[in-house]
Amino acid sequence: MKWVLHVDLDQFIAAVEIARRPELRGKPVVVGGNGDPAERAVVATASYEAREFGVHSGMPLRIAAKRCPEAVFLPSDPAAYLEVSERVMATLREFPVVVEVQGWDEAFVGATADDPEALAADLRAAVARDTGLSCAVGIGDNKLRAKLATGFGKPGGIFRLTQENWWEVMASRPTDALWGIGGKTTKKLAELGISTVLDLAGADVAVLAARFGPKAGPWLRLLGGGISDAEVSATPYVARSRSRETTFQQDLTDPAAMAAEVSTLAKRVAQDVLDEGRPAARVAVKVRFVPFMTHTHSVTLPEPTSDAAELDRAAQEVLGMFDLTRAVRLLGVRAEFPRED
DNA sequence: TCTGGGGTCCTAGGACCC
DNA sequence: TCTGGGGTCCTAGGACCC
Repeated sequence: MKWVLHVDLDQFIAAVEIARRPELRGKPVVVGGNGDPAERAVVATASYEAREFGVHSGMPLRIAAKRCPEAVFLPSDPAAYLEVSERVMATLREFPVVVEVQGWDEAFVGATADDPEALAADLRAAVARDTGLSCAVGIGDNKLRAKLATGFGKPGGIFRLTQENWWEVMASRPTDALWGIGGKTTKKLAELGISTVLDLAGADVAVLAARFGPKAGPWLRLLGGGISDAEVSATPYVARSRSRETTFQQDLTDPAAMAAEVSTLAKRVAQDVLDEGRPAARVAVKVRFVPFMTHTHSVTLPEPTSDAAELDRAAQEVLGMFDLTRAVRLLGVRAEFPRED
């Protein structure tokens, strides 16, 4: 029988840091920014001990420090996390399965198995053996259910969610328990009288389409039923865009300084584009004004290019479309590749 | 002294063409 | 002078995820 398993490493970033500094084990650890809780940055991952204090991913470091002053604050070290992640994925690929990497700390595994719990236990054991890391494994009859199942298995457990127990497990949960529904959509659904997964599964598809659009509406209803036909695919990832952005520790007010920052970002993006090995067709600039208003402008290039000077020139042109008399806290540059389809 | 960085996909309106 | 639809491209923004 065919199964989808979803492997998700427990407190991944914190776990990598603890693995190389064992004295941190059992302590509240918060990773994010450059490790200085006074700076403008957010929590990338908090260890389970830190979560006890109400610290969670996405929270400003300053707030985390207030909630848990005794926490150890560490700088983010993406290269280290990528290296460990690749070892985990290599371990998964040693099994006769299809592995679809879903980020540093998770992957879908497509497999044929008589006993998926036994396979899940084998995956967990292999990851622990090769990397010392713990993970949870969700088992499903599709990707959506496998992904949701992992949440019930955390930390370190195995959980199965299929058509069989979908209603028993999910029916009365709020709609934002579903993968793909966040706070905004939950609120809009509530305005339509839809608050639970069961409500959503039984909702009028015409009403959903009118409110959310011709694609998103029908998709939401399927989500409520736990239905998904996405295949697990090992096809190498092809980027649609590459971007770089910076939040300034001090707001920028001088347009010349903004232009210089955009130039720096554009050069970094140009290097990323060069590394991709195919030219970009479009350049966008993102500006976050004080206090927190974000706007984007963009242009289609006369023709696709990987040339740094050309991408910088385009970025400067786009920056000129903004009213730069207001203070700026973030600048970003994004290059988009031509659509293949 | 609130609110990172790097992505994806969808929607909607206007331009433009036939 | 007024008035159609349909299709595609461009652009800005929304929402979500890791």
